[in-house]
Amino acid sequence: MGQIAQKSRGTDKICSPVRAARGDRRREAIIEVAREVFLSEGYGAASMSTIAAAVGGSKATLYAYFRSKAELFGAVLSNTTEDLGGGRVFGEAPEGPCADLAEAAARLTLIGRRLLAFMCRPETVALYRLVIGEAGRFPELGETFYKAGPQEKIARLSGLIGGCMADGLLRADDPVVAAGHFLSLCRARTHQHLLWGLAPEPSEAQIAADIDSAVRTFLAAYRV
Amino acid sequence: MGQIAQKSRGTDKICSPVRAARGDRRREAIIEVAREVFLSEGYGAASMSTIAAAVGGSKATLYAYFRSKAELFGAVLSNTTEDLGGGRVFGEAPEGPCADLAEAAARLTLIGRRLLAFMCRPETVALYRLVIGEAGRFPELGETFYKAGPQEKIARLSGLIGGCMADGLLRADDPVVAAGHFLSLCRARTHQHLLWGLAPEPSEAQIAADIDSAVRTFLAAYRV
Amino acid sequence: MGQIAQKSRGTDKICSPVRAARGDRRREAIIEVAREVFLSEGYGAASMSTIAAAVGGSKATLYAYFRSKAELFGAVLSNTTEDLGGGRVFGEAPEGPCADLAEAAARLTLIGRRLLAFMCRPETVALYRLVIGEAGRFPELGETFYKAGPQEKIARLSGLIGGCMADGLLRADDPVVAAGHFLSLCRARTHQHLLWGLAPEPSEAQIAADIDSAVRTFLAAYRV
Amino acid sequence: MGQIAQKSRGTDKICSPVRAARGDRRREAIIEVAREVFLSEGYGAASMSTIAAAVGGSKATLYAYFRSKAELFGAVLSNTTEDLGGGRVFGEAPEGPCADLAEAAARLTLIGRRLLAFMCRPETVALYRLVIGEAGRFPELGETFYKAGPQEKIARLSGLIGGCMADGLLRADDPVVAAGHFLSLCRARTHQHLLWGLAPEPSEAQIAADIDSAVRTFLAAYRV
DNA sequence: AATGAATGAGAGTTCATTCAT
DNA sequence: GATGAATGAACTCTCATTCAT
Repeated sequence: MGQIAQKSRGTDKICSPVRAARGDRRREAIIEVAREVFLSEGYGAASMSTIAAAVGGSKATLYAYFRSKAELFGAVLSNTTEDLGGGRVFGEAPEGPCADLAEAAARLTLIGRRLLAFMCRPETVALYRLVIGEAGRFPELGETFYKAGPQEKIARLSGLIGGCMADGLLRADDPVVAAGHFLSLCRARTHQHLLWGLAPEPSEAQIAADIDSAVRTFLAAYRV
Repeated sequence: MGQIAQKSRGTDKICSPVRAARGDRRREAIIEVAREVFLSEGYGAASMSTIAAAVGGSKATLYAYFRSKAELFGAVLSNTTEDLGGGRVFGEAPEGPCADLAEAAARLTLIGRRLLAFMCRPETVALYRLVIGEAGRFPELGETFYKAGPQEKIARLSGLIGGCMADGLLRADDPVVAAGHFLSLCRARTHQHLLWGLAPEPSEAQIAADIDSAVRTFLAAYRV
Repeated sequence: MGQIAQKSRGTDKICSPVRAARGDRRREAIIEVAREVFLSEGYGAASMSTIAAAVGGSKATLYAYFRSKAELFGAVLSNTTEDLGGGRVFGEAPEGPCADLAEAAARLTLIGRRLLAFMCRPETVALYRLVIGEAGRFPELGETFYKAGPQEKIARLSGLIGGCMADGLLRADDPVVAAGHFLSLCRARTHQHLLWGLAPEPSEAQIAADIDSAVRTFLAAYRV
Repeated sequence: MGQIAQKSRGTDKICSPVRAARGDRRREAIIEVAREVFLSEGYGAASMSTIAAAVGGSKATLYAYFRSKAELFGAVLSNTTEDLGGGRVFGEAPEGPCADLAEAAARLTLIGRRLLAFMCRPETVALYRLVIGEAGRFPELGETFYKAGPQEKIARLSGLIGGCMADGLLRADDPVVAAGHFLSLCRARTHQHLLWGLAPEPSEAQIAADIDSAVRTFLAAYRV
C-alpha cells in the first residue's frame, strides 16, 4: 500500500479561471462521490473503477484531478476533516458563567446530545471505522483525525468544564481529563452498539436517555 | 468482496480418525499463522500467498482446509473469540462481599488494570481495528466480537457492581449501565490514544494512572 | 508421513526439482517466444499480453516465472548473449601458423564469411537494432552486448592477426586496432544496407563478394 | 503501433496567408521541440503530453498541426534530414587536383575528422539510435535516412577518391566501394564505443587518433 | 486557432482460486 | 493429502486522441 499523499491542488493541472469555475465543481463532485465509496467500501476495497462509474466519468478523468488513489483518498479525508470542526457539531452554545448546577447540567445535556447525535450519524460511524481500520497502516491518518475529531471536542468540553469550575460548581484535578471522562460516558452505550454493528442509527429518545445518564453520572462525580 | 463465511469445522473431507487428528493439528497451525497475518495486514491486504508462505505450505493446502479466504478469516476469528473470554482477562478476582468502599475500590482497580492492560496489548488493538474496520461490511462479525468482548466484560463488571450495591456500598439505577460507564472511563485516555495510533503500547504506570482516575471518578459518582 | 510441511523457501518462484524438469522447459519456452516478440516489436512496444498469448498462457503465468517485464527482458538477453559466443559464430577455424599470405587470406576469408553471415541473419539484425535503439536508455545493455558481441569477435580476430604478425606475414602497430579495421571493412556494405532496411537478407554470393573485397583491402594495408 | 506517416506539409487547414505564415512558424517550433523529445526519449516513450508541455501548448494544438503522433514523428524526421546534408558536415573542402599523396592524406584527414566529429555528436548518435531502432518497424524510415546520411557521405568521398585516382595517386576497382571502406574505417573504434554506450562524447584528440589510423590504413591499401 | 476536459483502450501487475499429479 | 502450476478477473495507472468552447 502506498503512503497517503496530501492533496496537491496545483499539479500540472493548475486551475485556470475556466477550470476554477467548471473544474472545481467537478473536483468537488468527485470528492463527494469518492467519499461515499471509500466510506462504504473501505480504502482497500474501493476501486477507482467503481468511483469513476459512480461519478459518471472515466478512470482517466479521476487521474486528471488526482495523481493517485492515495491522493484522492487524502483529498476526501482533508475535505472531510473540515466537516468535523467543533463549530459545526456543537452549534451555538450559551456562553458566559453558569448560575447554578442545573444550568451546568442543561448545558452539558445540550452539548452531549448534539455530540452523540453527530457521532451516531451513519457517515460519522463509517468514517470512524475507516480511520480506525487503517490507522495501523497509515499512522498520520489516525493522528489527523484524532486531532480534528475527539481532541477538538475534548478541548471545547474542557473549556466549558473549566468555566463551571471557575463558577464554583464543579471540581476536578484536570479539566481535560474530566472532559475525556464526559465524552467517554456519552459514548458508553448507544455509540458502542452502533460501532459494533449491533444496532441501526438510534432515535432521539435513545440519545437523550444516554446523555441524561452520562450527565447524571458526570455531575455526581464532579460537582463540588 | 465476499461475505465472510462461518467456520466449517466439520469439513467434507474427514477420512480416518488418524487423519482427523493430524489434519486438525495442521488446521490449528494454519489458523494460528493466518491470525497473525490478518491482524497485521488487515483482511483485504492479507493475501493467501502470504499466509501460505508463512504456514510453510502451498496455497492449495490452504484451500484443502478452508473453502475460501473468507472462510479462513471466519475460522480465525471464531477461534480468536475464545481467547477473549473474561476468565483469561480478569484472572482470579477476589470473590465474596466487600467490607467497605476501600475494598471495592481495590477490586475495581485490580480488574480495571487487567482489563486495560489487555485492551492495550498490540494484538488486541489490531483485532479491535480489524473488527471495527470490517464491521460495516460483515454484520455478524461485529456482533460476535461485541458479545465475546465488551459485553462479556460488562456482564462481569455488573456482577461486581451489583455485589457492592447489595453490600450497601454503591448505588445505581442499573448495574449494567454503571458497568458500561466504568468500562468507558477506563478507556477514556490511553486506550483512545492507542487506537488512533498516537502512542505505542503504554507502560504499567500509565495504565495505573488511567485506572486510578477512572476508579476515583466512578466511585465519586456511584457511591452511596 | 510425519513430515512437517515441505519447505517453500518463500515466494512461489524457487525452482524445486519438479520445477527443474517441467518448469524449466516452460521457462525456456517463454524466453524463446519472448525473444521473438521483443526482437520484432522492440522492448517498449512489446506487451506482456502479446507475449502471453504467443506463449499460449496467461499473463499471470509469465509473472510466475519472471518478476517483471524488465526481468523477462533481461532473461531473454542473457540467454541470447550465450548464442553470440565466438565459438558458435566462428566455428572450428584452422589453428597453427600460416605458411604464407595466401593461407592467411584464406583464413580471414573463411572467418569473415562466417562472421558476416551471422551478422546478417535476421535475428542478429533485429537484436542489433533492439540493443542499439535502447542503449541510450539502458546503459548496461549496450555494454553487455558489446562485450559479448563485437568485442569478443575483435579479440578472436586480433589473435589470428597477431599470429600472422608472428609468422612475419602481417605488420601492424596494434593487432586489436587492425582487427577492428577488418571487422569494419567486413560490415562496410551489405551489412549497412541491411541495418538501414534497404535490403533483405543477402545471398551467399553477396556475402562472399563483400568479404573478398574486405580481405583484399585489409591485406593490401597490413601485409609486410 | 501505427505506421509512421509521411509529412503533410500542405495541411488541409491552411486558411489565410497571414495564418499560413504564423501557423508555419508555430509548426516549425513544434517540430523543433518534438525532435528533442523524440531523440531523447525514443518514439515509443515520448508522449504527446510531454511534447505539448515542452512546446508550451496543449495536446489539442499538436493535433491541429499533425494528424497523429506518427505524422508528427515523420515531420520531425523529414525536417531533420535536411540537417544531415553533406555540405553542412564536410564544410568547405579544398577543391581541385591533389599534388601528391601527402596532400591526399591531408584532405582525407580533414574530411575524416569533420565526419567523425559530426557522427559523434550526441544528437547525431541519438538520431542514429532512433532510426536504427525503429528501422525494422518503419521501412521507409531507414531508407530515407541512409540516403540523406551515409550514402550522401559516401558519394562525396567517392568523388574525392575518384579525383585522386585520376591524379594517379590512388588505385581502386570501384571508388564507391573504396569510399565505403574509408567511412567504415573511420567508424571502427570511437564511434562504435559511443554507439554501444561504452563511452561519452570523445575528445578531439581521440577523434584525431582514430582518423589518423583510418587514413594510414586506407592509404596503405589504396595507394598506387 | 487554441485549449481544457474527457475518455476508451490497453499497459504492467496481483490475487483468489482450481486442478493434475 | 499436498503441491506446483496455471489462470481469469480485477487492480492502478497512462496515453493517443477528440470535442465543446
